[in-house]
Amino acid sequence: MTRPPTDPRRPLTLRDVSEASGVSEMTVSRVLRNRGDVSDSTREKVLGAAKALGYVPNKIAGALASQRVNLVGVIIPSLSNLVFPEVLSGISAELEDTGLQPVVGVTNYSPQKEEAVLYEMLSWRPSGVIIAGLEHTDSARAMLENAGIPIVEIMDVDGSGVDSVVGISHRRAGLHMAEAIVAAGYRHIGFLGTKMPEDHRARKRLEGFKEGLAAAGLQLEDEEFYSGGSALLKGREMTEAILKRSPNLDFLYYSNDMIGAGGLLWCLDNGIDVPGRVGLAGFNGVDLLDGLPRRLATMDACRREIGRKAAEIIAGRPHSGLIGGEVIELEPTLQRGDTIRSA
Amino acid sequence: MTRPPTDPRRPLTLRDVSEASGVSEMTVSRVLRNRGDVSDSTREKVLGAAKALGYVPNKIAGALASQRVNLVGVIIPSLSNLVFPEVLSGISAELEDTGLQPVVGVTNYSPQKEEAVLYEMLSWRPSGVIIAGLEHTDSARAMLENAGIPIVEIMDVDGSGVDSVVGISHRRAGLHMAEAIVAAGYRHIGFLGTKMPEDHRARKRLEGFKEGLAAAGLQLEDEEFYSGGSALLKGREMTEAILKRSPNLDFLYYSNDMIGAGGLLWCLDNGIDVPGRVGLAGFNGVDLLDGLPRRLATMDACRREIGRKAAEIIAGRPHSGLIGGEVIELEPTLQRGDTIRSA
DNA sequence: TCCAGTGCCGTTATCGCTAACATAGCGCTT
DNA sequence: AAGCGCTATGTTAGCGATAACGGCACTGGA
Repeated sequence: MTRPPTDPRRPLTLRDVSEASGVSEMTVSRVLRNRGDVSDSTREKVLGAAKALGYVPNKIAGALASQRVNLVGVIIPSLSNLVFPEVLSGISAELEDTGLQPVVGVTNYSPQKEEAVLYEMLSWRPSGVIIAGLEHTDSARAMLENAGIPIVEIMDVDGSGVDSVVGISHRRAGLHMAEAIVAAGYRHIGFLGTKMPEDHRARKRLEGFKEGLAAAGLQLEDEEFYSGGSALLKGREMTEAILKRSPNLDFLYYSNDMIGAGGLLWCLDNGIDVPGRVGLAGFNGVDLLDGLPRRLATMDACRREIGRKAAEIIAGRPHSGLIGGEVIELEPTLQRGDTIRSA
Repeated sequence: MTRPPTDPRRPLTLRDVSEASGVSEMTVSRVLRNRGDVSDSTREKVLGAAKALGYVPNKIAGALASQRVNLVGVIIPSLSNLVFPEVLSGISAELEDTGLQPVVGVTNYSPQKEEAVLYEMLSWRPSGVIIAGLEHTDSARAMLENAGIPIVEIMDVDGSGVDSVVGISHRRAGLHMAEAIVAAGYRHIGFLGTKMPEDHRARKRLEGFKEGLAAAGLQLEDEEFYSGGSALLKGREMTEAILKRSPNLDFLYYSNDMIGAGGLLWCLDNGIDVPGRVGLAGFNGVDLLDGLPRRLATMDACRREIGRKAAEIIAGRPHSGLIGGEVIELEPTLQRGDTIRSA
């Protein structure tokens, strides 16, 4: 639109708006931030000028001067996992009217990448950081400790956090699933999961699961792992493989719902009686499952809720007078679906 | 770790590192940015001090001073669509070694939200913006035009962009699908889609599709729309509804693969011969489809490729001497799958 | 009448860093 | 020995905004 007469391609600053509206830069700043007393008439003048010029404030300068940044760093392992977009959506919803804004970083389950992403984020001096998991490199942990801002580690409570923690106990989730399965009378149990040493939550679930089996005098009779590719397809392939190899298995526990769904489809395609001949269960409670021919047993991970609580802690910290260190453990609920026979 | 003796909770600055290592702030800055000549001995001293203190540079101050920001704004409608995380992953991959970093904003298909997100992003003075779609509010379009940075509008080429454009023609994608269906001998065609007036790409596909039917003297015989909920489940429900209402339909065109997959599962569950009695097709080419009992016909949207090309334009602009305005149209390919009978 | 209180707006001094220029020391040439 | 071109470092002056304070014109109660 209209541009100051000096240099048509110089980026606009407060000064341009100030000159265009005949008041000081300070007053323009006050109007644009809705802070301090300004008369209605000057407010209108300033807003008019700003709009006419197409002025967009420079938050870099603003942040430097005010030592305040309205960003919250969110560090997660992946966006294609479906779980994390849901957590994000909980965070966004909770942050909506706080003036805070989430900024996402993705680590691909690599601790080194996580460290790099965290460093990058902290260099923008955000108001807080939400980060998935309790396991970090020493260096990353040190950065979190010294950042001087609220930190919330999410998803997992099995371990000790730097500051606040919001999540579920994956160990107990696995344990409870094992108990339910045993109670339903299944005795020959196999596990199917991802080949990801850095997915600590999946590992803890499996550990808890084995513990639950052990308590009933049982143990896993077979396992199958995959990495990469279409999870649904992998679920099919792995299910076929494990049942061929160990035909006497009567229950398959999957580390996530996607491969579980693949397994379910394979069983149905091959005329296997579910849950009579074989029972199935996954983990997460993704709403994809609602459309399947049969509802897979699963355990929801309270994803949106985790996001909300974490954001609430970040947003509330300055007001609440809390120094931090809250640990919020949510309770995942077992959804039996149609793939575990009634006890 | 060790902290300067003055005030233990004052955030660290270049000055702290400079004092700790006995050189000027400027030299520290040079070391930390790998810019300019610094002797190996001082470099080591500085890096050692920085590490010992746990210093994290302040990019806010750096960006203000250098007038350079290594961020690229990416504005997309949703993260739960699965399409967009894939585009993002293409962008991230391409930006990987450029020093540039994507920052994501989500609009939920709301033009007003888009405008707000864009304003917020521009206020951080990013090096470029990648934004989904060609349709924006007047105000948003004006901001894009005046931002003075490379802008890439992605996903769609049916219309005119502000600067560069990378995408496919959804109109032609719909048209080609119609041609393929007609060629395969289907004559009674229904459409199932989302109730989203702001999803311009879905709208354009439908328009192109109708155009393709019209060219063969046909028209849509029935339509069904949904919003919200589990797409797979909605696909089932809508398919049941439309086939009950219009039993003589012999082809169902879905606006996305998820509801198409739901429809496919419903047909199989109900013993409907696919593709004999009814043919099905979706849109997108999500890898979920690989695990279905039958492969749904679809058309891939070149998602990763779009992300890569867009990022390439942003990253390359300063070097390439290009002023902008490239339009890159990619060609979606038809994947016939198992749900269209051979012509 | 006087002065504290309030509404409105301007002035000044940073915020933490980097661009641009200045400077010091060195080896080498002439 | 003076002068040149390097390299390695320091000095100065902002970048564009905001915090903190100051000042002026009114108001209203003592």
